[in-house]
Amino acid sequence: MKQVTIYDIAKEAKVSVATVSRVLNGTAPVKISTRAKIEALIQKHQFQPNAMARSLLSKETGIIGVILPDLTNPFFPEVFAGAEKEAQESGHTFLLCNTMGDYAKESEYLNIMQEKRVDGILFIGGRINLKECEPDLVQEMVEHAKKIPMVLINGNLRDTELTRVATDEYAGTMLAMRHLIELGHKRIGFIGGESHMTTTSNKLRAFRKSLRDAGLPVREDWILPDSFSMESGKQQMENLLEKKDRPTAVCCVNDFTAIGAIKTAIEHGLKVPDDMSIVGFDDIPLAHHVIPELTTVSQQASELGRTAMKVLRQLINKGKVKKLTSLEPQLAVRQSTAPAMMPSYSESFREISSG
Amino acid sequence: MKQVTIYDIAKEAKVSVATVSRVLNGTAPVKISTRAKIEALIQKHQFQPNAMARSLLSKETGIIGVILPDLTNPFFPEVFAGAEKEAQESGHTFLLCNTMGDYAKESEYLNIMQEKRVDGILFIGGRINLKECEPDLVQEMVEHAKKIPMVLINGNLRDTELTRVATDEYAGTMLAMRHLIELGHKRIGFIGGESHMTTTSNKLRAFRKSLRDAGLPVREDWILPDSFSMESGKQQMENLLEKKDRPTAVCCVNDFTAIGAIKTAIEHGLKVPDDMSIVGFDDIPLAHHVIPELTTVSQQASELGRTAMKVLRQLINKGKVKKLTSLEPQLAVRQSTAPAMMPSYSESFREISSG
DNA sequence: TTGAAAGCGCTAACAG
DNA sequence: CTGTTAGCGCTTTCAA
Repeated sequence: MKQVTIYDIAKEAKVSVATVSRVLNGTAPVKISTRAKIEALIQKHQFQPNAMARSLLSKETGIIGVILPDLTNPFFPEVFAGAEKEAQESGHTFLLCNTMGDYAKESEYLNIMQEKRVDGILFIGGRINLKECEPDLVQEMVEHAKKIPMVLINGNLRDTELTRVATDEYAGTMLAMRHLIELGHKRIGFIGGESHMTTTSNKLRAFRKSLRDAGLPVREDWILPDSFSMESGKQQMENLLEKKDRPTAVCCVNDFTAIGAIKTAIEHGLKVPDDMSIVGFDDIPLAHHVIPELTTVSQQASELGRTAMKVLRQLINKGKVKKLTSLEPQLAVRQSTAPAMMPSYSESFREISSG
Repeated sequence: MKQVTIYDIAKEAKVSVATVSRVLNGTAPVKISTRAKIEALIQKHQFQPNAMARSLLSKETGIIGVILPDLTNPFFPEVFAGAEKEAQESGHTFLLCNTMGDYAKESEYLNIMQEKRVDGILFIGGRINLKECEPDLVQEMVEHAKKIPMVLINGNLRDTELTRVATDEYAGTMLAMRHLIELGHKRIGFIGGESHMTTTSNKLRAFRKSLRDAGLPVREDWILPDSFSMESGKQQMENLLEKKDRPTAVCCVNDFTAIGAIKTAIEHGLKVPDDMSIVGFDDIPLAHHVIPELTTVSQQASELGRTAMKVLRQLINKGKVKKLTSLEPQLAVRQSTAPAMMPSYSESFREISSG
């Protein structure tokens, strides 16, 4: 397993290491015959220059660190793939770290990336989604960002100037709500999302605003935050269905909760979308595969990753970048939403099902 | 962005770099007072030793390279997560490369990993799943494996001694087939999988064998390989349903094709599993979420990744390892399979639906 | 067109 | 307990 070095090549070619280096990098003219000899040797030994040694001089590793919470959540691989596509151009490669939502692990990985001198960091999920993030966790990020270019994806840290790329969740939820309202729904609930996360409050803000704009009442007892899992969507739909008086449509914090909500609604004998319209957020691949297919707000995850990588590269190249690059989400209307039932219908429906 | 070095710390502490190095690594006793002084400085400057420089000496990077075809296929993130969990122990971190099934890109990444001197490589998908792999692609792998410990996951390269960790696909398919046969199915088809890939032929071998073992005929016109996508499952189920004489159950090459097959069967008015039993392979998360939930063979992807990482670590530590570590898959019986209809029933069914 | 030598940041003898 | 020094593999002046 002994690796061959530039010295081995130089010795065998009877030249100095400088000359070998020159043919390796094309950094200065080399006599054609000695070049040939050296290239032959490189080929013969399958010689690959040691990137560590190079980086020690150049101060560049060609590595981008990615910190994300959970690769088995299909949203993240899409973001990652987008970033990777964009990185092809600049020849960057990725050090990928899953934190499983553990802040201590985030810190650990941040340190590792600092030690490995990655060229830049893409940070998504975890602490940057908190409404109130511990001051020392914030401070730590600021310190690292001073040494390594960093961009936050779909998150923020208060009182901080870190560069961000984010989907406009407020606008996205407005899209979803306007769709529901245009379908004639006047009784709309909200399901899922942890209250201490910004994504939840952003979406709830839009939820309330759109209701007010349409002159509809905001029924606080139909707002049921919880978490982001399918289980949570099931549970909260369960709670909603227990109420005598219930909505004809729900807006969910993400696709997982929306799918959970659909399942539970169907189990209780409701027809989706006829008896209950449900809209999600994210547009994960699963949204297409569920029956009925989910109407949802597309984050364009791949585009998000791509843009983040583009911005990070500008940062690395010391170009000037906007503090916030905002991406407009799009509504994908599919099968889980339909016009609200006529009042008389829904009246009799409620009587039957709650009787 | 100027990074501080061990020299900066040493100078400010008025000691030599060796002393700083000692407190960094606890490699020799240091007077308590000078240690304190140095630690304070390290804290103050948020100093992190440069891993490049360290690796240059130690010949270890703490990085494992992972080459896989497509992270947006949910099977791979699970394998990766398993490997990552196992790697926690040894403090390894991952360089992740998506090849999108492009062999040239595989070569490129192999070279990058060689240059970066990763401690080991995990290779999954792509060329190692080919029944006939180009000799130079094989040769290239062998050359790299001579310099860097490498383990192949769920694949193989002919006439090669590379270390492998793999699910026993043959055994898994036997499990699935025995399940169908025990349910009384006598007319069974096979859908999906590219013929030039080993996974397809392994599964087909088991498919044929189990039929012969049970004294059932192998109907070649019900064997419909194609690719691994949901689209492919739809298409081939379509083809199957056009036949006058069709099976009561199908064994699919993977979960995606199985789900596609289910969708098409349902669209054609069949009841799954009553009119048609369908079994998949892999047990991706989606298998739980589809209605009816998919009966499938679980590869235990996470365990696969974990085991591969364990084996790779042994290889790195120059321990002796088995050439092939085989994992036994398990059958997960869910809702997409049911007893075969009684002959009379199925007879009348065929007449009705083909009339 | 080529070689000698300094140095990137760190560790590890080897002397004190 | 601590400092000096020689590399690790490579690039890059500076001379020749």
